Amino acid sequence: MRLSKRGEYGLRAMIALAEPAENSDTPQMMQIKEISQREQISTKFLEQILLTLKNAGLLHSKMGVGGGYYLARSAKEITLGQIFRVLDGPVAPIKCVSQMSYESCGCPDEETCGLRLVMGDVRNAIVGILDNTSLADVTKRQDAVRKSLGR
Amino acid sequence: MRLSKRGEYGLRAMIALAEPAENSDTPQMMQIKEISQREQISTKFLEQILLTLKNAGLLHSKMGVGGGYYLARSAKEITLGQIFRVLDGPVAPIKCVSQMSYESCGCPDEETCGLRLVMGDVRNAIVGILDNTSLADVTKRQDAVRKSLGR
DNA sequence: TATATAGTCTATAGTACTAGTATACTTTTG
DNA sequence: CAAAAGTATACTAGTACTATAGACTATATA
Repeated sequence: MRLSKRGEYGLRAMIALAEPAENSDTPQMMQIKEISQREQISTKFLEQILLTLKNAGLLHSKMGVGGGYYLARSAKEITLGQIFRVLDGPVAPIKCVSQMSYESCGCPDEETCGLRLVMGDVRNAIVGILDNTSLADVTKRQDAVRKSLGR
Repeated sequence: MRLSKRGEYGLRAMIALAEPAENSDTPQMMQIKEISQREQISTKFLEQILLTLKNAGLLHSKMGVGGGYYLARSAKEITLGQIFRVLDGPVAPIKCVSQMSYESCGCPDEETCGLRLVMGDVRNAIVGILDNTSLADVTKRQDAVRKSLGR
C-alpha cells in the first residue's frame, strides 16, 4: 500500500506552494530550485513531477527571469486526491473496486467476492480522506501543530 | 495504493480455505490445485504464496496422498492485516507513519510535515479495516450477500 | 515396498516500474 | 544579446513483480 516517491515529492511540493508567503495571504510563486532545496528533492526529478502536474492543469508556470510555478486554483480547491491520481494513478487497492478506472479482476464471482467487498471499504476510506482534504486543510493543520509546539 | 498480485491471490486463497465445507462447520483442507482452479490462479505461483503463508505460521499443511493446506488457527483468529503484511509488507503508505517498520522519510521537519499528518490518517483508516476484519468476518459477509441475491 | 500423490525448495527469466540523469531546447526579462 | 527559468525527451541502473521450471521430500495405500 505504497505511495511512490513521485507521489510523495509531488504532494510535498504542492503543499509548499500552498503555504502563504511571509507577508501575504495569497499563495506564492516558487522556483523549482527553491522547492527542491527546501524539501531535499533532486531538482531534475522534481522538474518532471511539476511538469506533469502542470500538464494535468493543477499548476501554472511562468517562464524566464523571475518565473516559477504557482497553483492553478486556490489551495481550497485542490485536493490531495487530485494530485495523487495524477502522479500515482488510481487510489483503489485493486482494479475491481476502482470508480475512476474499473477493470474486472478475473475472480470467479465478482458480486460475492469477499476480498472485493473489503477492498471496497478500504478504497472508500482512502478516498474519503484524500478527496476531502484540500491543500488549504493541510497548511491549516500544519500551522495548528506548529502553534501547539510553541513555534 | 496497490495490492500486489501475490497479496490478492494469497488473500483470496485464505478466504477460500476459511469457507466452511459443504456438510461441516469446520474449515476444510484444500489442495493447491483445487484453489488455483477455483480462483483462476497459476498453480506454480500459488504454491509459492501458500508456502510463504505457511512459513509465516498462518497455514499448516499435510504432505502426501490426501494432503493439502488448512488454516493454522480458526478463521476468527486470522485477520486480513496479518495476511497482507506477510505478502506485501507494511500497510503504511509512507515509511514515516509505519508503526511496524518506521523509518524517517527525510523531510525537513517531520513533526510539522502536513503530508505525514494526512498519511497517518490514511494508515489508521486502512489498518482499522484490515486488522479488524477476520477471515470469518469475510465469509460471513459473503454469505450475507449471497442470501440477499437469493442464491 | 512400490507408486502415485501432494507439498517443498531454489533458481531463473521476462517485463515493467522506479527514481533518477542528461541534454538540448524555448521563453522571458533586462 | 545574455542570463534565468521552464519544457521536452531520451536514457539508464536497479529493483520488484509475476510468474515458470525442475528436482526433491513426505505420506498413504495397494
